[in-house]
Amino acid sequence: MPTMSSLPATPPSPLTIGALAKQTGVKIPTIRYYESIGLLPEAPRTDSNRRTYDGGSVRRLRFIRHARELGFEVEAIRQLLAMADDPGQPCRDADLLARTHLAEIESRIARLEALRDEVRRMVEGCAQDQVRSCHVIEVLADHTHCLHDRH
Amino acid sequence: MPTMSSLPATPPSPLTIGALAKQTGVKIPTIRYYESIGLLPEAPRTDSNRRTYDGGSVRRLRFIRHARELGFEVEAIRQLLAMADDPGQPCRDADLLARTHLAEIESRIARLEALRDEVRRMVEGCAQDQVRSCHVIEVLADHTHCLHDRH
DNA sequence: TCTTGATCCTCCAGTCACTGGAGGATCTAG
DNA sequence: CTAGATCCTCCAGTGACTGGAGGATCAAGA
Repeated sequence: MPTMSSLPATPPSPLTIGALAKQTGVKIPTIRYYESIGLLPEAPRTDSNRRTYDGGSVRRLRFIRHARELGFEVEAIRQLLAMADDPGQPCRDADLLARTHLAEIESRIARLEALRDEVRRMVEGCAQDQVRSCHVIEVLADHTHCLHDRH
Repeated sequence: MPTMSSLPATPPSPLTIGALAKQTGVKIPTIRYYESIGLLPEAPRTDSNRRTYDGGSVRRLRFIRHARELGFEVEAIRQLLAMADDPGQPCRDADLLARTHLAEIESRIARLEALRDEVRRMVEGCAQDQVRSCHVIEVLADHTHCLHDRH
Protein backbone atom coordinates (compact mmCIF):
# COMPACT_ATOMS: atom_id res chain seq x y z
CA MET A 1 0.00 0.00 0.00
CA PRO A 2 1.50 3.34 -1.11
CA THR A 3 0.48 5.74 1.64
CA MET A 4 -2.07 5.87 4.40
CA SER A 5 -3.66 8.89 2.89
CA SER A 6 -7.23 10.14 3.14
CA LEU A 7 -7.62 9.77 6.84
CA PRO A 8 -10.39 12.04 8.14
CA ALA A 9 -7.83 14.87 8.35
CA THR A 10 -8.23 17.96 6.17
CA PRO A 11 -6.66 17.58 2.77
CA PRO A 12 -3.62 19.78 2.24
CA SER A 13 -5.12 21.62 -0.72
CA PRO A 14 -4.21 25.29 -0.70
CA LEU A 15 -6.65 27.61 0.97
CA THR A 16 -8.21 30.67 -0.57
CA ILE A 17 -8.09 33.92 1.34
CA GLY A 18 -11.77 33.48 2.14
CA ALA A 19 -11.20 30.05 3.66
CA LEU A 20 -8.30 31.40 5.71
CA ALA A 21 -10.51 34.23 6.91
CA LYS A 22 -13.16 31.74 8.00
CA GLN A 23 -10.69 29.48 9.79
CA THR A 24 -9.10 32.31 11.73
CA GLY A 25 -11.91 34.81 12.17
CA VAL A 26 -9.78 37.52 10.59
CA LYS A 27 -11.45 39.60 7.90
CA ILE A 28 -10.17 39.40 4.34
CA PRO A 29 -9.05 43.03 4.07
CA THR A 30 -7.25 42.62 7.36
CA ILE A 31 -5.34 39.61 6.03
CA ARG A 32 -4.28 41.62 3.00
CA TYR A 33 -3.36 44.45 5.33
CA TYR A 34 -1.16 42.16 7.42
CA GLU A 35 0.59 41.05 4.25
CA SER A 36 1.07 44.66 3.18
CA ILE A 37 2.79 45.58 6.43
CA GLY A 38 4.87 42.43 6.41
CA LEU A 39 3.32 40.54 9.32
CA LEU A 40 2.36 37.81 6.88
CA PRO A 41 4.73 36.85 4.06
CA GLU A 42 3.61 37.49 0.50
CA ALA A 43 1.25 34.66 -0.30
CA PRO A 44 2.01 32.55 -3.37
CA ARG A 45 -0.47 33.18 -6.16
CA THR A 46 -2.42 30.93 -8.51
CA ASP A 47 -2.26 31.40 -12.28
CA SER A 48 -5.13 33.81 -11.94
CA ASN A 49 -3.36 35.85 -9.30
CA ARG A 50 -5.25 34.64 -6.27
CA ARG A 51 -3.46 34.24 -2.97
CA THR A 52 -3.00 30.72 -1.63
CA TYR A 53 -2.43 29.66 1.94
CA ASP A 54 -1.69 26.50 3.88
CA GLY A 55 -1.73 25.23 7.43
CA GLY A 56 1.32 27.31 8.26
CA SER A 57 -0.54 30.43 7.25
CA VAL A 58 -3.39 29.48 9.53
CA ARG A 59 -1.03 29.05 12.46
CA ARG A 60 0.81 32.27 11.78
CA LEU A 61 -2.37 34.26 11.39
CA ARG A 62 -3.80 32.76 14.57
CA PHE A 63 -0.61 33.76 16.34
CA ILE A 64 -1.04 37.31 15.09
CA ARG A 65 -4.72 37.48 15.92
CA HIS A 66 -4.21 36.04 19.33
CA ALA A 67 -1.43 38.48 20.13
CA ARG A 68 -3.60 41.36 18.92
CA GLU A 69 -6.46 40.21 21.10
CA LEU A 70 -4.05 40.17 24.00
CA GLY A 71 -3.39 43.79 23.24
CA PHE A 72 0.07 43.48 21.71
CA GLU A 73 0.89 46.15 19.20
CA VAL A 74 1.89 45.24 15.71
CA GLU A 75 5.52 46.14 16.34
CA ALA A 76 5.65 43.83 19.34
CA ILE A 77 4.05 41.07 17.28
CA ARG A 78 6.61 41.59 14.58
CA GLN A 79 9.32 40.98 17.16
CA LEU A 80 7.54 37.98 18.62
CA LEU A 81 7.12 36.47 15.17
CA ALA A 82 10.79 36.97 14.42
CA MET A 83 11.58 35.13 17.64
CA ALA A 84 9.10 32.37 16.91
CA ASP A 85 10.68 32.00 13.48
CA ASP A 86 14.05 31.52 15.07
CA PRO A 87 13.79 28.93 17.84
CA GLY A 88 16.95 28.08 19.70
CA GLN A 89 17.43 31.72 20.57
CA PRO A 90 17.27 32.66 24.22
CA CYS A 91 13.76 33.85 24.91
CA ARG A 92 14.67 36.66 27.27
CA ASP A 93 13.41 39.17 24.76
CA ALA A 94 10.00 37.56 24.38
CA ASP A 95 9.76 37.29 28.11
CA LEU A 96 10.67 40.94 28.62
CA LEU A 97 8.13 41.94 26.00
CA ALA A 98 5.43 39.99 27.78
CA ARG A 99 6.39 41.33 31.19
CA THR A 100 6.29 44.89 29.95
CA HIS A 101 2.94 44.16 28.47
CA LEU A 102 1.68 42.65 31.71
CA ALA A 103 2.57 45.80 33.63
CA GLU A 104 0.75 47.82 31.01
CA ILE A 105 -2.36 45.67 31.35
CA GLU A 106 -2.34 45.96 35.10
CA SER A 107 -2.12 49.71 34.93
CA ARG A 108 -4.99 49.81 32.45
CA ILE A 109 -7.11 47.70 34.79
CA ALA A 110 -6.36 50.01 37.70
CA ARG A 111 -7.31 53.08 35.73
CA LEU A 112 -10.48 51.46 34.46
CA GLU A 113 -11.46 50.50 37.98
CA ALA A 114 -11.05 54.06 39.18
CA LEU A 115 -13.10 55.16 36.22
CA ARG A 116 -15.77 52.57 36.93
CA ASP A 117 -16.11 53.72 40.53
CA GLU A 118 -16.48 57.26 39.38
CA VAL A 119 -19.08 56.57 36.75
CA ARG A 120 -20.90 54.33 39.20
CA ARG A 121 -21.05 57.13 41.73
CA MET A 122 -22.29 59.41 39.01
CA VAL A 123 -25.07 57.07 38.03
CA GLU A 124 -26.08 56.25 41.57
CA GLY A 125 -26.22 59.92 42.48
CA CYS A 126 -28.58 60.79 39.67
CA ALA A 127 -31.94 61.81 41.01
CA GLN A 128 -33.64 60.98 37.72
CA ASP A 129 -34.88 64.47 37.95
CA GLN A 130 -33.61 67.36 35.95
CA VAL A 131 -30.28 68.26 34.47
CA ARG A 132 -30.08 71.09 36.96
CA SER A 133 -29.56 68.53 39.71
CA CYS A 134 -28.04 65.73 37.65
CA HIS A 135 -24.85 64.29 39.05
CA VAL A 136 -23.76 62.97 35.69
CA ILE A 137 -23.50 66.44 34.27
CA GLU A 138 -22.15 67.86 37.48
CA VAL A 139 -19.37 65.36 37.90
CA LEU A 140 -18.31 65.75 34.32
CA ALA A 141 -18.37 69.50 34.61
CA ASP A 142 -16.24 69.58 37.71
CA HIS A 143 -13.29 67.35 38.18
CA THR A 144 -13.14 68.06 41.89
CA HIS A 145 -16.05 65.68 42.37
CA CYS A 146 -13.72 62.84 41.59
CA LEU A 147 -12.32 60.47 44.14
CA HIS A 148 -9.23 60.05 42.01
CA ASP A 149 -7.19 62.57 40.18
CA ARG A 150 -5.06 60.32 38.09
CA HIS A 151 -7.26 59.08 35.31
CA MET B 1 -15.33 103.71 45.95
CA PRO B 2 -16.16 102.57 42.47
CA THR B 3 -15.77 98.79 42.60
CA MET B 4 -14.15 96.24 44.84
CA SER B 5 -11.96 95.08 42.04
CA SER B 6 -8.51 93.52 42.16
CA LEU B 7 -9.20 90.94 44.81
CA PRO B 8 -6.71 88.08 44.58
CA ALA B 9 -9.02 86.43 42.00
CA THR B 10 -7.89 86.00 38.40
CA PRO B 11 -8.66 89.01 36.26
CA PRO B 12 -11.31 88.34 33.60
CA SER B 13 -9.01 89.25 30.72
CA PRO B 14 -9.51 87.03 27.71
CA LEU B 15 -7.29 83.99 27.50
CA THR B 16 -5.08 83.03 24.61
CA ILE B 17 -5.25 79.51 23.28
CA GLY B 18 -1.93 78.79 24.95
CA ALA B 19 -3.20 79.89 28.35
CA LEU B 20 -6.32 77.79 27.89
CA ALA B 21 -4.14 74.84 27.00
CA LYS B 22 -2.10 75.35 30.15
CA GLN B 23 -5.15 75.68 32.39
CA THR B 24 -6.81 72.54 31.06
CA GLY B 25 -3.93 70.33 30.09
CA VAL B 26 -5.32 70.00 26.56
CA LYS B 27 -2.86 70.54 23.74
CA ILE B 28 -3.31 73.51 21.42
CA PRO B 29 -3.93 71.49 18.25
CA THR B 30 -6.47 69.45 20.15
CA ILE B 31 -8.35 72.58 21.18
CA ARG B 32 -8.46 73.70 17.57
CA TYR B 33 -9.56 70.21 16.61
CA TYR B 34 -12.42 70.33 19.12
CA GLU B 35 -13.51 73.61 17.63
CA SER B 36 -13.33 72.17 14.13
CA ILE B 37 -15.62 69.27 15.02
CA GLY B 38 -18.00 71.53 16.91
CA LEU B 39 -17.36 70.38 20.48
CA LEU B 40 -16.19 73.89 21.27
CA PRO B 41 -17.95 76.89 19.74
CA GLU B 42 -15.97 79.05 17.34
CA ALA B 43 -13.84 81.24 19.54
CA PRO B 44 -14.12 85.02 19.09
CA ARG B 45 -11.01 86.47 17.49
CA THR B 46 -8.86 89.49 18.22
CA ASP B 47 -8.11 92.07 15.54
CA SER B 48 -5.12 89.99 14.59
CA ASN B 49 -7.20 86.85 14.23
CA ARG B 50 -6.21 85.13 17.44
CA ARG B 51 -8.73 83.06 19.34
CA THR B 52 -9.88 84.37 22.71
CA TYR B 53 -11.35 82.39 25.56
CA ASP B 54 -12.87 83.01 28.97
CA GLY B 55 -13.76 81.11 32.10
CA GLY B 56 -16.68 79.47 30.34
CA SER B 57 -14.29 78.04 27.78
CA VAL B 58 -12.16 76.62 30.55
CA ARG B 59 -15.15 74.92 32.13
CA ARG B 60 -16.43 73.55 28.85
CA LEU B 61 -13.02 72.25 27.82
CA ARG B 62 -12.55 70.65 31.25
CA PHE B 63 -15.91 68.98 30.83
CA ILE B 64 -14.82 67.60 27.47
CA ARG B 65 -11.43 66.50 28.68
CA HIS B 66 -12.85 64.87 31.74
CA ALA B 67 -15.46 63.00 29.76
CA ARG B 68 -12.77 61.84 27.32
CA GLU B 69 -10.62 60.63 30.17
CA LEU B 70 -13.61 58.72 31.44
CA GLY B 71 -13.72 57.03 28.08
CA PHE B 72 -16.73 58.76 26.58
CA GLU B 73 -16.65 59.04 22.82
CA VAL B 74 -16.93 62.39 21.17
CA GLU B 75 -20.49 61.69 20.03
CA ALA B 76 -21.55 60.93 23.58
CA ILE B 77 -19.85 64.09 24.78
CA ARG B 78 -21.65 66.08 22.14
CA GLN B 79 -24.93 64.80 23.59
CA LEU B 80 -23.86 65.43 27.15
CA LEU B 81 -22.85 68.97 26.28
CA ALA B 82 -26.17 69.59 24.61
CA MET B 83 -27.86 68.42 27.81
CA ALA B 84 -25.60 70.49 30.01
CA ASP B 85 -26.39 73.50 27.84
CA ASP B 86 -30.08 72.95 28.43
CA PRO B 87 -30.74 72.47 32.13
CA GLY B 88 -34.30 71.94 33.20
CA GLN B 89 -34.56 69.00 30.83
CA PRO B 90 -35.14 65.60 32.39
CA CYS B 91 -31.77 63.95 32.73
CA ARG B 92 -32.89 60.44 31.85
CA ASP B 93 -30.82 60.62 28.68
CA ALA B 94 -27.61 61.56 30.44
CA ASP B 95 -28.26 58.87 32.97
CA LEU B 96 -28.85 56.26 30.29
CA LEU B 97 -25.69 57.34 28.51
CA ALA B 98 -23.69 56.95 31.69
CA ARG B 99 -25.26 53.60 32.53
CA THR B 100 -24.49 52.25 29.08
CA HIS B 101 -20.99 53.49 29.50
CA LEU B 102 -20.66 51.86 32.90
CA ALA B 103 -21.63 48.46 31.48
CA GLU B 104 -19.05 48.97 28.75
CA ILE B 105 -16.35 49.77 31.30
CA GLU B 106 -17.20 46.72 33.37
CA SER B 107 -16.96 44.47 30.36
CA ARG B 108 -13.61 45.99 29.44
CA ILE B 109 -12.33 45.32 32.94
CA ALA B 110 -13.46 41.71 32.81
CA ARG B 111 -11.75 41.14 29.46
CA LEU B 112 -8.58 42.82 30.66
CA GLU B 113 -8.53 40.65 33.76
CA ALA B 114 -8.80 37.49 31.68
CA LEU B 115 -6.03 38.83 29.51
CA ARG B 116 -3.89 39.67 32.51
CA ASP B 117 -4.25 36.15 33.90
CA GLU B 118 -3.24 34.72 30.59
CA VAL B 119 -0.20 36.90 30.10
CA ARG B 120 0.75 36.26 33.71
CA ARG B 121 0.62 32.53 33.15
CA MET B 122 2.69 33.02 30.03
CA VAL B 123 5.35 34.97 31.86
CA GLU B 124 5.44 32.68 34.87
CA GLY B 125 5.73 29.63 32.66
CA CYS B 126 8.74 30.93 30.83
CA ALA B 127 11.78 28.86 31.65
CA GLN B 128 14.09 31.71 30.66
CA ASP B 129 15.64 29.15 28.42
CA GLN B 130 15.15 29.03 24.71
CA VAL B 131 12.37 29.95 22.36
CA ARG B 132 11.91 26.25 21.67
CA SER B 133 10.49 25.84 25.15
CA CYS B 134 9.21 29.36 25.70
CA HIS B 135 5.67 29.57 26.94
CA VAL B 136 5.20 33.09 25.66
CA ILE B 137 5.66 31.99 22.09
CA GLU B 138 3.75 28.77 22.67
CA VAL B 139 0.71 30.39 24.19
CA LEU B 140 0.55 32.95 21.47
CA ALA B 141 0.91 30.31 18.81
CA ASP B 142 -1.87 28.14 20.16
CA HIS B 143 -5.05 29.58 21.49
CA THR B 144 -6.02 26.32 23.19
CA HIS B 145 -3.53 27.14 25.93
CA CYS B 146 -5.89 29.82 27.09
CA LEU B 147 -8.06 29.56 30.14
CA HIS B 148 -10.59 31.81 28.54
CA ASP B 149 -11.92 31.90 25.04
CA ARG B 150 -13.70 35.22 25.06
CA HIS B 151 -11.01 37.85 25.01
C1' DT C 1 13.47 101.70 17.49
C1' DC C 2 14.95 97.45 16.46
C1' DT C 3 15.31 92.81 17.06
C1' DT C 4 14.74 88.36 18.99
C1' DG C 5 12.07 84.72 20.43
C1' DA C 6 7.63 83.18 21.74
C1' DT C 7 3.18 82.51 20.25
C1' DC C 8 -0.31 82.43 17.04
C1' DC C 9 -2.54 81.41 12.38
C1' DT C 10 -3.98 77.98 8.39
C1' DC C 11 -3.47 74.00 5.85
C1' DC C 12 -2.12 69.58 5.19
C1' DA C 13 -0.30 65.07 6.14
C1' DG C 14 0.61 61.35 9.34
C1' DT C 15 -0.56 58.11 13.28
C1' DC C 16 -2.65 53.12 14.32
C1' DA C 17 -4.99 49.20 12.95
C1' DC C 18 -7.92 48.42 10.34
C1' DT C 19 -12.50 48.76 7.19
C1' DG C 20 -15.06 49.40 3.16
C1' DG C 21 -16.18 50.67 -1.54
C1' DA C 22 -15.39 51.04 -6.72
C1' DG C 23 -14.50 48.76 -10.68
C1' DG C 24 -13.14 44.83 -12.81
C1' DA C 25 -11.51 39.75 -13.40
C1' DT C 26 -12.30 34.97 -12.48
C1' DC C 27 -14.28 30.87 -10.52
C1' DT C 28 -18.13 27.50 -9.53
C1' DA C 29 -22.72 25.46 -9.70
C1' DG C 30 -26.77 24.63 -11.86
C1' DC D 1 -24.22 29.50 -20.63
C1' DT D 2 -25.23 32.30 -17.07
C1' DA D 3 -25.75 34.03 -12.38
C1' DG D 4 -23.73 34.80 -8.26
C1' DA D 5 -19.87 34.24 -5.33
C1' DT D 6 -15.27 35.28 -4.72
C1' DC D 7 -11.17 37.32 -5.82
C1' DC D 8 -8.01 41.24 -7.36
C1' DT D 9 -6.03 46.31 -6.85
C1' DC D 10 -6.35 50.85 -5.50
C1' DC D 11 -7.89 54.36 -2.81
C1' DA D 12 -10.29 56.71 0.78
C1' DG D 13 -12.30 56.84 5.35
C1' DT D 14 -12.53 55.86 10.53
C1' DG D 15 -11.50 58.20 15.45
C1' DA D 16 -9.15 61.26 17.98
C1' DC D 17 -5.81 63.43 17.69
C1' DT D 18 -0.63 65.09 16.59
C1' DG D 19 2.84 67.48 14.25
C1' DG D 20 5.14 70.13 10.70
C1' DA D 21 5.62 73.91 7.07
C1' DG D 22 5.39 78.46 6.17
C1' DG D 23 4.07 82.74 7.54
C1' DA D 24 2.03 86.64 10.66
C1' DT D 25 2.01 88.94 15.06
C1' DC D 26 3.12 90.02 19.80
C1' DA D 27 5.92 91.27 24.10
C1' DA D 28 10.21 92.42 26.11
C1' DG D 29 14.82 93.84 26.33
C1' DA D 30 19.04 96.56 24.44
